Amino acid sequence: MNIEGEIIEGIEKAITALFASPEAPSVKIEKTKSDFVGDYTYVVFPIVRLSRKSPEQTAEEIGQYLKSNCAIIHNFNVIKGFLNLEVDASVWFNYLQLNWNKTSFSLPSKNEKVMVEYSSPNTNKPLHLGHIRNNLLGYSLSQIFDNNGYEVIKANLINDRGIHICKSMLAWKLFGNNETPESTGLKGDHLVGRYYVVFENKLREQTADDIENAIAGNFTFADATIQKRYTDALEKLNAAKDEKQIAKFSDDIKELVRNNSQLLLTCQEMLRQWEAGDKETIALWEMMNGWVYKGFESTYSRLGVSFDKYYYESNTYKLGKDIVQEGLAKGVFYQKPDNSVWIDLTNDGLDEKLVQRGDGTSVYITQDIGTAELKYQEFGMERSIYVVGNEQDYHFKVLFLIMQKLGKSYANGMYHASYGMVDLPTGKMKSREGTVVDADDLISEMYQTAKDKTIELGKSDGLNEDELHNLYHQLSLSALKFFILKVDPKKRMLFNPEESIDFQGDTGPFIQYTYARIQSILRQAKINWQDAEIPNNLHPSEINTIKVLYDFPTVLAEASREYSPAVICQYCLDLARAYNRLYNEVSILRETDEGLQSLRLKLAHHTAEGLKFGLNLLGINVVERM
RNA sequence: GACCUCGUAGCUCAGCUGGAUAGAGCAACUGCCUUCUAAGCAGUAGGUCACAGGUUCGAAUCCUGUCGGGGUCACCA
Repeated sequence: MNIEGEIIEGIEKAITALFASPEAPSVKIEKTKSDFVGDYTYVVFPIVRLSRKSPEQTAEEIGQYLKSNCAIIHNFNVIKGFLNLEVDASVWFNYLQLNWNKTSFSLPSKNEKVMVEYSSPNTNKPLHLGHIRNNLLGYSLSQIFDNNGYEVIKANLINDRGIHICKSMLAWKLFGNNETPESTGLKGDHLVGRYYVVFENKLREQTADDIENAIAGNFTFADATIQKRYTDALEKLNAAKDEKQIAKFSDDIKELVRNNSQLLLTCQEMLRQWEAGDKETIALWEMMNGWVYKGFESTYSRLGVSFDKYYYESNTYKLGKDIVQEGLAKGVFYQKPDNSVWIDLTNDGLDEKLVQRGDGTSVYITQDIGTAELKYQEFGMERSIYVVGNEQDYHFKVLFLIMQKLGKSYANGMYHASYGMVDLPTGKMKSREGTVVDADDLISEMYQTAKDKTIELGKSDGLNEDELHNLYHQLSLSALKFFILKVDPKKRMLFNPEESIDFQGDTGPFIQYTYARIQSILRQAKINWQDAEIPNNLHPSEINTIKVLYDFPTVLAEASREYSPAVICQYCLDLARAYNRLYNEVSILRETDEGLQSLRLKLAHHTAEGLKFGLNLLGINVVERM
């Protein structure tokens, strides 16, 4: 049994024995705050009505009972209603003796499969900082679940079709002069992204006058239904009272003009040709997507993320339709006169939601319904995690509810690991406005910063070129990954491109440094510490470090329960800080007592393995020297 | 307009399943390298936990309201 469990049991016995309580209150203990003496604290206020004594008296009596009856409790003190318990130092010593050589903190197998879907890029532009957060979260969560004893399948659903890809394709066809990654020296995803921007710019140029006229009321659409929508919007615009409304209806009109411009109509025609399997269009699509995949692979590889299974929307987008039929038969869905299919979720506090268009084609959610089924049929996993931004909270709420209503056995295992956007000081990143931080650029900049810092600190001496490259690479990724993963995924976070990401303080390099410094000591150790008998007298900073290490499995479980790599980040910082204090307070190699030195080396080794394991959960590698 | 979310030190973030005097890092200032890697350690300073009520022995944490930021309410994905 673990320490907490033993103490809780002791307290429960104490309450029964001392206060003859018929009801057994659920006992919770917490770690003692560092300002007070003790390891664990029990707050007695909730049980004073059972003891019918003052909080101090109650705590005192329980403390006495534990001291005499609970072997691991060495001492206690009472402050107001707080009973602070001191665990006998031998408990920590024994833990170290048993565990100093373990390299894994993984939890036992749970015999459950978990699929983690993440990344899920569009193939019309390169990855940016927002995708980096997604990729790092997805990869880290996979690692966390893996080490919590789950069998993990990392999946990537590639959004390889749709109007946005046609935009890049059309712009390339019209204005591309047959440019290729080879001819331009550009990464494929960047080249394709460039044409997406070209498309948007051309569209803006070509529609600017029409939009202006349309908003002024001087415009006519050829199509009668569009014209009707235009006049309606115009009417609303002219009746609008506040600025917000004016902006909204102006935007509506702007969208109407854009969507009916020559360029966009051509683009939509291209999408139809794609869906009809037009050879030339498909060939262009395959060629450009090929460029993009090559670019993505390079970015994924630099970032150190990987996948076990790729799904392509071009293969799955029709899949949901069978289930739509199934849902219609079950009466979960209903059909409107125009043949479109809907689900009514108003009883669940949501809206009516379209699941299939009147013309029988699928929408976004149709595809997700189908893909969910496909994934389950293929892998039969108990849990399916979607790492997707919080702007899609509503979408997933609806999706999961639909799967439940369809009676899918796997519906309860579906979870949306929702995360916040990455903001710039100027606000949200917007591709259309060019205010994005490009993933490849950022990784390169980080590499350069790592190099500069290393040289500045004079730490590049004695390493050859390969070692230096590896060092800069691992350092820069560690700084970047830790910077992103240490903040609670659910919260939006801020990135300031003007300030380089820190390498000091609460950072990845700080933890890598702690690891490297331990390795240096272990390399220099001259005595046979591994087999040595070690003494049982521990320094407070040693006890503290052991206590942190002891907590690792609890923290690991919490990280999966909360779907939060940030929990691991905080833990790694705690562990590194605890050891660094020890490092400054006691000597290791200069300790003349061999037993004591062996003890410290074992503890240092255990700490290093803990740090390595923790960083690994974050997708960060350690370096042996830095 | 409806719904969801966030608001903690100058800045970036922890803490939020109610517990003691609200914690780190960065930036500022002070110490510690003839001794294990100073990307480190120790310390000083910096807070009406957005605001107002409520529940409680006890609220940054739970509830209600207000203000402020963001998001979603597409036959886009």
